[in-house]
Amino acid sequence: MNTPSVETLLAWYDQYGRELPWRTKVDDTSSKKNAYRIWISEIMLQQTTVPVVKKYFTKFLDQWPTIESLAEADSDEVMACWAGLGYYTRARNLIPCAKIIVQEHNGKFPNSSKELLKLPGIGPYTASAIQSIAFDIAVPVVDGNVERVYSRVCGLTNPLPLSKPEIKKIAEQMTPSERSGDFAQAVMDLGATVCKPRAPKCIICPWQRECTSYRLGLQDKIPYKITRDPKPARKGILFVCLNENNCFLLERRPQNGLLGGTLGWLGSGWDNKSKGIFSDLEGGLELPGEIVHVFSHFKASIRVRVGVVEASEFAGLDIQWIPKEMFDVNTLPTLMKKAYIHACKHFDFCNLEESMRISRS
DNA sequence: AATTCGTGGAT
DNA sequence: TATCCAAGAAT
Repeated sequence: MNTPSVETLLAWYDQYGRELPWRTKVDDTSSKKNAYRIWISEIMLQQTTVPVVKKYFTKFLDQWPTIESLAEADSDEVMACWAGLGYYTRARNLIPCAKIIVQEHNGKFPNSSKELLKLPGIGPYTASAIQSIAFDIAVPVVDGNVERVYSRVCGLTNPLPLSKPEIKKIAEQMTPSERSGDFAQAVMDLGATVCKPRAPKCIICPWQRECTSYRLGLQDKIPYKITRDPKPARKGILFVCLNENNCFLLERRPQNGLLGGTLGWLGSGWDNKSKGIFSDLEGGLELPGEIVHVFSHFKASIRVRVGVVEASEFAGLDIQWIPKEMFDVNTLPTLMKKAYIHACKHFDFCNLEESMRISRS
C-alpha cells in the first residue's frame, strides 16, 4: 500500500478547507487560538453536522463569549439555547466543565489528555481534538470521518467498529509533528466534503492515487459495517395543557435519561416512565392524528391531548407554569415542539371554550 | 462491552 | 417510507 501523503492533504486543506466560524481567530492581538471556542464547537459537533452547528454556535458564543461568562450562566438558559440540537447531556455538562476550568485551571484549558479527560463531557475524541487544534500537540484525532477515510484509503476489510484499534494505529502513524491540528481538520474536512459516506467524490480526491478502495473499486462498499437491529416502536401521549390563568403546564425533566434536563409537556407511554396521575385513559381532549418522532434508539408515535388543568393537581413533579405570552416553543426539544405545533393546528389556545366545543363536535 | 443518549438531511 | 448516519460520551 502506498502511504497517504500528509503534505498532499495539507496542501489540499489550504486550498479547499472549509471556512467555519470556530476557525476564525477572534483575538487579533494574539496568534493563540481560542480553546474555549474550539471546545464549544467540538461539543456541538458531536454526532451532528456542520450546517446544523453553524446555526447554534454563533448564537451561543454571542450569549456566552468567554469561559468565565459560561461558568456563571443560568442552566435553564443554556438548555434553552441548546434546544433542538439533541443529546442534551452535552449541554448539561457545559457549565460544570466551565466552572472547573475557571476555578481549578485559572480559566485556561489544560493541554494534557490526562486533565482534559477528567472534564465532564470531554472524552477521547474531544480531548485529542482540543490538544491538536487548540494547542498544536501532535496527537491522533479519530472521529467518524477519520474512520471512514482511513478505512477506504487503506482498504480495511475488517468491519467497523471492530477495525477501530487498527484505525487508531494508522492515525498515530499518519499524524505529523507539524501542523497536526490542521492535519486533523484536513482529514475531517476530506471525509465531510469528498470522502463522504455515500457517493464519495473520488474524482477530485487528493488521496485518490494512494487509495486502496478506489484502486479496487470498493469505495462504495468500504467501510464495511456490522448490521444493527431495527429500532423498536413505542406509542404514547403528550398533554399540552393550560391552567385557568392561561399558563402552560411544562415539566423540567429529570437530569438523567431521555431528554434529560429539558423542558417539555407531561405525557406517558413513550419514554418508559410513569407520570403519576396521567394515564392513557384519563383527561384532556385527544386531537386527531399523531406525531412521529425518531430518537436514536426507538421510534415514537404520539397522540396529543389538550385541556385545562388545575395547578394543585401536580405537586411532586418538577413542573413550571409558563404564561402563554411568555412561552417560547423554541426553548423546547424537537419532540415537544412538534407536539405544540400539532396542538395549535387543531386547537386555539386563545379561545379555549370555543375550541373545546368545536373539537368535541 | 453494550446501551443509552436527538436530530435533520440525503438517498 | 425506511434507512443511514454526522467532529462521541457516559454508564
